[in-house]
Amino acid sequence: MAVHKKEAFTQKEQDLAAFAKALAHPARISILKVLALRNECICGEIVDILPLAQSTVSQHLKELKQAGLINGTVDGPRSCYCINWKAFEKFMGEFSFLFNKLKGQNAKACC
Amino acid sequence: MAVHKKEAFTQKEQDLAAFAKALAHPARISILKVLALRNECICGEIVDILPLAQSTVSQHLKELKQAGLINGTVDGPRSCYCINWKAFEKFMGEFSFLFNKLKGQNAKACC
DNA sequence: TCCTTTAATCGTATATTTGCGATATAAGAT
DNA sequence: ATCTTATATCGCAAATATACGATTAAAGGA
Repeated sequence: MAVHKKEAFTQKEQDLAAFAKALAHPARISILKVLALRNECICGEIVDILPLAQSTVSQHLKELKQAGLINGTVDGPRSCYCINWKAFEKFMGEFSFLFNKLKGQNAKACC
Repeated sequence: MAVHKKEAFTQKEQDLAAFAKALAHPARISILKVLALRNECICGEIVDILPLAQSTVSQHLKELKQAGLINGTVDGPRSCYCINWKAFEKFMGEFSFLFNKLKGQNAKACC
């Protein structure tokens, strides 16, 4: 039974969850770190660095791209990826807003 | 063919990914919002608010607790939950550190 | 003691994620 | 035209996640 009931939540909740999901795998965290460290965009270097098969890395890149966290352009026979800082900041900002604001209201936790 | 290769990444990458995973569902975002809004800890009120069955909510609470994002104490026949702000800040801080720092180094994206 | 309330856990069905090899695609080089 | 390189995509197997009803457990009240 059970199918996912994501639609039953607000759009903002779904968006934040989708952003978190894109970060919810160490391989994707690792990819973002690599992309951020090199100013120039990387393609298959990531495959050499990560302990995963080429097809798997490609899949993770696809997910990050679909989540809007990275941009990718085809450059001849290779692909160039880089972090979409704008989207990244937007989501980090929303998280901070949501929880810092709430935290400000409540001084302490009760348990 | 392996199955999850999470162990192949650094502990920090795994920790950040685990934190993100705990947030990677709208129901859990929603639960955190409810907990944050009420200073007093809530138990089954969450069940009334969320569009999910009691057992499902209980399961999401368990995941949040295992991730360390919330605390829970048994209070007679009911359970009291609240946000673990300390853990929350720790992870948010690490994310900000990682990506703000990296962003500071690189002025622009290339694609 | 028995009943009610509250919440955790079990069992189960289905959906999604993760990972890899194999194959397809696209463009430059020979 | 053919070969090589770099990536994306397909197909599949295994692991996880999501959801729910049923059951269990724990404590207060009748």
